[in-house]
Amino acid sequence: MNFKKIEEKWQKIWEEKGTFKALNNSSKPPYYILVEFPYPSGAGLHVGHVRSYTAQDAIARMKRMQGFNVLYPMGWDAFGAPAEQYAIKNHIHPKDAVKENIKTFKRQMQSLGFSFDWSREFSTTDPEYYKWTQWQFLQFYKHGMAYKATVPVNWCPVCKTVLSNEDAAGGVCERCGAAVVQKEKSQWMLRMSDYAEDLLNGLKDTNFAEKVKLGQINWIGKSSGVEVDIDIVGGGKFSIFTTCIETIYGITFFVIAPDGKLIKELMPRVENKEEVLAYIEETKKKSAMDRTELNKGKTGVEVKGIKAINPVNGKEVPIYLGDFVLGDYGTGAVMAVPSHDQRDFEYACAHNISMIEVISGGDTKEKAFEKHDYLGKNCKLINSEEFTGLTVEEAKEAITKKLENEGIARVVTNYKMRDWIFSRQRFWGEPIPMINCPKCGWVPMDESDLPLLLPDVAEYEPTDNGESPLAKITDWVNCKCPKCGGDATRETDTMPNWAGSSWYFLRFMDPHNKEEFASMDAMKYWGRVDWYNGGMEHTARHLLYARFWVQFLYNIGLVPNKEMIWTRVSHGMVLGSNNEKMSKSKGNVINPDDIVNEYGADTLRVYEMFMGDYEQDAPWSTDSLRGCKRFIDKVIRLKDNVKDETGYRQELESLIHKTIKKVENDLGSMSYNTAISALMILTNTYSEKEYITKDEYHVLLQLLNPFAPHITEELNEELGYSPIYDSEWPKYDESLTIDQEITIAVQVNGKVRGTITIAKDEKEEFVKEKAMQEENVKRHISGSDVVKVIVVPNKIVNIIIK
RNA sequence: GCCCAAGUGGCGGAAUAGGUAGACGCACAGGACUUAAAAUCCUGCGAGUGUUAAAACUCGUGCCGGUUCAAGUCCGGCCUUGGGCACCA
Repeated sequence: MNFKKIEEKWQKIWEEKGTFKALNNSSKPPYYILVEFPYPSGAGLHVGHVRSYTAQDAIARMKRMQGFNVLYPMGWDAFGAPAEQYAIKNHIHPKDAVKENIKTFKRQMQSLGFSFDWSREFSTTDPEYYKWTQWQFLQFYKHGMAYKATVPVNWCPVCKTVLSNEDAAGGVCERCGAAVVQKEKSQWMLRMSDYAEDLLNGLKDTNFAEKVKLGQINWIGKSSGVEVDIDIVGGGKFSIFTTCIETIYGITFFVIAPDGKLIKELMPRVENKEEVLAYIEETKKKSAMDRTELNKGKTGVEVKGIKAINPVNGKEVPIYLGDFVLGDYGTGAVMAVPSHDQRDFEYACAHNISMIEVISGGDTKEKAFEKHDYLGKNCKLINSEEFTGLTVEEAKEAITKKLENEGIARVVTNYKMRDWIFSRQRFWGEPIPMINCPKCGWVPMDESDLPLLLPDVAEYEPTDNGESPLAKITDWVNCKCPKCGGDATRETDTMPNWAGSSWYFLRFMDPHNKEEFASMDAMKYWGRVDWYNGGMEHTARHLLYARFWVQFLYNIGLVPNKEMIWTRVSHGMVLGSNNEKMSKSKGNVINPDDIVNEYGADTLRVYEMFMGDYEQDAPWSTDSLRGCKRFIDKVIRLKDNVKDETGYRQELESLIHKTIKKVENDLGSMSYNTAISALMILTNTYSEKEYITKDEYHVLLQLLNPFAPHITEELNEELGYSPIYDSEWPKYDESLTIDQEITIAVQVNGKVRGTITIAKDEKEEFVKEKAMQEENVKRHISGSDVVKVIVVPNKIVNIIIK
């Protein structure tokens, strides 16, 4: 039988028998393995998908054999811009395009033999699913966590939509690459910043990879400092936020944000109104991109006629506007200490402002002597009145205390993370279930009226004024207010793509529930996602959104744990054979279908697990793929050498037990490549033997099964064993994995001069003696004095001579 | 600029409680089988010195130092590449 038929045969058996169905009422211990559900693009499955799905599949298959009730689900994250863009171009309803794409993806996944529990499949675009996404939005709203605000938003003039800060990273639209501009717009927001501290603390209750945790920490961006009230000469005051209170005597000016409230308040007293207003206008025009580009120079103007007072010494100091100060971070105003802050330094140079050095030990001629230069170096304060002579650490505390006692300062914490802008002016997303009533204001839809279905439209383009295409469907927009019954209109914005993926892992626990998004019992049974795999590109944002979503649900008593994801790992990309990212334009795309047809699913699976370090990127190599095909063929050929004999022969026992241990441990540590290498070694050893026993062959098939499930089942069946998926994972005997006789190196002055074979835990004296007797060693030490002999038991001998 | 990861043969990569660097695979070369090819099997494969052949020796894990009997692995200082963040006070 050829591999194609074998693969189809077993895929059919698994499907008919429901082999991979996870039960919600099993007595076995639960184990939840998750891989990011894909966006079903028109391009079909990527070989990169195959890599991570196979890795998780291998773990799932091993865990099942080890007696776990494994949940390994798959679904579709099908809302999103690409489907909409496609619809605009081709006038095909996104739901039709998505349907087609899902069909293709599913066929491809099934052809690879992934052990997904297809009975739990759903798409985020299913009304039965997004009903609950909408329902959860209403919970956010009802608990004061969703609000409407007019905010300057990132606007993509090409896509005609608002982008989140995350989507507009770097000042360019993530999708089309156009420069993002600032625009005022009324948006739905989620109070994610309220959860900053909880999201930080929650990391303790996870087992995320260290780099993943770091990504979360950086994104949240916590910084502690002091907020100080500053008096304005002639009345009024404002506050500044600083993390370097120790430099307060070095203030030579203040800078306030041109887009902040403060300058508006000060306006009547400004002497150079025109200049100031012009600068404010200029700033507004600048997109985030421009601001970044202007990084080189520090623009700004002095706010003339107004001076502020340094609270520690009463000095009068000028105030400037500068767009490097952001209106929505901290207090929108900073104290500027050019001698000890590089940005302030550059600004001072550009505007001819004086400097005062207040920390000793640095040189401030060329650049500022900054925090990271002086911290931890025992530097002392200078020019700081009674604090002169204190160390930085002492001064930090003393100055803070003094200002606190005066009632003009408090210790505060700031976070870079902002609230989540939750509106999109797009068609292909979950409609936001809110109604705008002229009398009652914003009124949430009645929960019993959910889902609020996405209507059919003829045109998918956003309107020129940036409203969603939904705004054009008056039938849909016009409705009655649930509160007063009067005429009202629906919200026409939809939710961002991140919404549906923020809780899908909960739905997999109980996908057919019609009463709740998932029952508490089901969620308690599964507990949490034990092992979550996805791309590094999602480890910061998607994970943060999902954790926020879960923490909120936990706080209102709807999920059993504050963190529902235990381990999060990420994988490297599969690059083209030219070491570049696969792309149509580069012509280096590998279609998994072609590989499955020509070499078989098992070969592709084994190759992708063998190609390199799972967490690193790896280039595609069809030659190496052929090598894996050769390995599988070798395993098949071994069958001809199987003798009707049971048990392991003594000379193979140790290697077999070592291999079981290695494969098991490597699967646990994502070292798939070395697991396969161990299986190759076992196979090579077998093929050198005149024959192998049935059990020897059987154990190899079991160990290889997580990687190559089809061919191993087939060979196993031919051997007369019951299916591997029903079998128990082989157990290893630790004592048999330890060699009783070992070969160790003998060094002379640190250079290897020979090896000796000794019994394990051999007496040191004996080892020493044997080492000295080794021919080449003898030659090297003859005529010299042996100064010292270092014997590291079971490892090495080093003879030091003079 | 800051943060993170990584730099090992022709290639993908093994090896970190410091202990024989290059497992396994690919590519390549030679040989066997074959009318031939494919497939398969055997041998070699870091660079160099050396030898009829061996043996043996020297150098070698991005660079420069250090710690140690011993460093791919630890420490200090750089360089390069990839990724993330980017005027966050």
